[in-house]
Amino acid sequence: MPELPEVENVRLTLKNILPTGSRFKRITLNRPDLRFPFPEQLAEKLKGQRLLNIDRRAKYLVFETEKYLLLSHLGMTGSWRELVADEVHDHVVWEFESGPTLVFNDPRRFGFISLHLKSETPSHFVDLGPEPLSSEFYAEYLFAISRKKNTPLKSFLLDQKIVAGLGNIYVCEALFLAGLKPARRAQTLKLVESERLVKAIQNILKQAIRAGGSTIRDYKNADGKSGEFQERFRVYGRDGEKCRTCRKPIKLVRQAGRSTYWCPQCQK
DNA sequence: CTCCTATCCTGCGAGC
DNA sequence: TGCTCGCAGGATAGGA
Repeated sequence: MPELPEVENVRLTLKNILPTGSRFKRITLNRPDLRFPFPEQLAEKLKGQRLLNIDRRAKYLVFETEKYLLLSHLGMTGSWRELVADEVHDHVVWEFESGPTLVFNDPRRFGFISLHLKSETPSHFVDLGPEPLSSEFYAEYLFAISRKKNTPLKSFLLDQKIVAGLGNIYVCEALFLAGLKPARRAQTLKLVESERLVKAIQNILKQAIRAGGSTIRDYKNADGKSGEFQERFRVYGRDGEKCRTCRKPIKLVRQAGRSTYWCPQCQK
């Protein structure tokens, strides 16, 4: 479900809901696992810990307590919300000594939770590429790393080791904005195109964050609100419809098992 | 190495 | 209407 802009909105809304310093009182796990088994003794370890901050790296939410970093990946359909009433697929419930109760709901269970001591780098972060909105992500970096990659630009940008946080929607949208064909081999990228691509990625992500993310079907942030960026899609989900720039039809192709939407007229 | 395919799981819309 | 099929915002282990 969620790519960087959606996870960022979940983070921001969770921070609004939960007072800083909230202390975990009771952790309830309604099944033994999600994508992976829950960490050993998760409930016992979290109990009594203060929640100091909620951060984000790539598509991971990072809950920082006094002792731990708890990573929450939302997979395709994971969501956090304030508990009002029980719902199907509520798998994790967090009660605090004061304040609201949080619930993690995930129908497909592709999401997961992992727990790490703060002194250690979470294994999930070791191979991640730079944050696309940071100073670590720039044209020369992308250009250099693309030199030996024969893979299509679409797969190249979906690879979290290249740049972290992009998913199917924002890769399609960024390639359109950059005027680059998704099937182009990464190693054919020119430096000026790499510059355009970096700017397009950053532009799209910033716009999407500001719009509250994109809701295709069921994404909601922790306030229960849907995103609005889907109304501004140029290509994603628009196959057969007219390109908003050139009026020619948007095409749908399948690349590495994923749908790619693009405009053959505008993207070269 | 490098790249692609299949797989995990549930829900929903298209098409018959 | 009801059924089956294919596909969905992700990540990754395996195979070619």
